[in-house]
Amino acid sequence: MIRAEAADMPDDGAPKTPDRLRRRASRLLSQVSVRSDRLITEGLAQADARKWHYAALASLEEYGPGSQAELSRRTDIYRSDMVGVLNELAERDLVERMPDPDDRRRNIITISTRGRRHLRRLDKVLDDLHDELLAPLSPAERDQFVQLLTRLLDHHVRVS
Amino acid sequence: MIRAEAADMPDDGAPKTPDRLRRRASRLLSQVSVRSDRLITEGLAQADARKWHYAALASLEEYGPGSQAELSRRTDIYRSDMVGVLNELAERDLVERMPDPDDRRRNIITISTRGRRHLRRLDKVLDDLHDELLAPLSPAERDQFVQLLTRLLDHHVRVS
DNA sequence: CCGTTGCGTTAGTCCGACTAACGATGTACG
DNA sequence: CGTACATCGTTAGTCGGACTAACGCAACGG
Repeated sequence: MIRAEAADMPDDGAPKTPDRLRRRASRLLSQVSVRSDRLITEGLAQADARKWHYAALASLEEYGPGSQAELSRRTDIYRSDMVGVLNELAERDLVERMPDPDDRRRNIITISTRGRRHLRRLDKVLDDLHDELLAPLSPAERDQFVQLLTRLLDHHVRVS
Repeated sequence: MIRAEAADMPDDGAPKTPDRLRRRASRLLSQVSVRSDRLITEGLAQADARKWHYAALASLEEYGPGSQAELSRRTDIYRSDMVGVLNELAERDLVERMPDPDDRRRNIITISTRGRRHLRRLDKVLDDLHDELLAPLSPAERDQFVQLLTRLLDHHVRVS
């Protein structure tokens, strides 16, 4: 059987697959990402939070206290921005900043009890938001989606 | 069988799933998207092009000539930015801008022969870049990935 | 005819990612 | 020891992309 070419298109070397714009993974990725970001940002705003807050708090709870620079590495927030994020968190008494006695260049950041409580709230909020984000996918598909993204990310982190 | 909890974690209400930061679809999405964007942007730069150029040209070839506003809608480039993009394309003679006789508010944008040639080049460049972007995935997985993204996008476009 | 809408264009805002440089401190090594 | 270099937290500032506001003009609908 002969491979079908779009019949209504003059064969001037035009693409074999129509809709290339819509199918380009890079474009899909960026468009979905923008929407995802808006959803999350707006959702978190209603809880007086920002995504960086969640990242910092979650990192503190999961991997324990750390210096600002270390937190920065864990969360991929630039250390110059981390200052502001931690200011916001400290203002709300969600974290504690104290000088490291063993290295006076460092601050040790610790999550507070309020911080843990807040984090728990944010986790719920995010669960709901992700439910909305991934609404059209079945549980299995969601897993697959996360898996594919993870593999892509790992690959590109290694390569960089 | 009893549901396993992470054994090394005191049960202070901590999340049942560790690594939540890394597994959050929204975070994965944004991180992969950033990397994808960098890859594409840098790759296209080597061909003296930007992603908007590709979007505009591809839209012109696939759906035919159109006004700037229409192009804007097709490609999701803001009409205020479209001006600049079309300037860049017109400078390079990839596109022709002419007044619409039927509606003097409009410009009709047409892709030129050079434009088609350029587009073909960009398509090749992008094919290679996507190969790099999706390197860790098998062909079937790439399709699935695109499919999942498409469904997500469609859903959120409808809802908005 | 007039109010509304859509057009192309300019200018400018906003925000997030990222860089540069700082003083203070720590580390390695001759 | 001393001295070169690296790392820390912080401030300031750049850059680019997404988005808004407003404009003069033209078309449309009642």
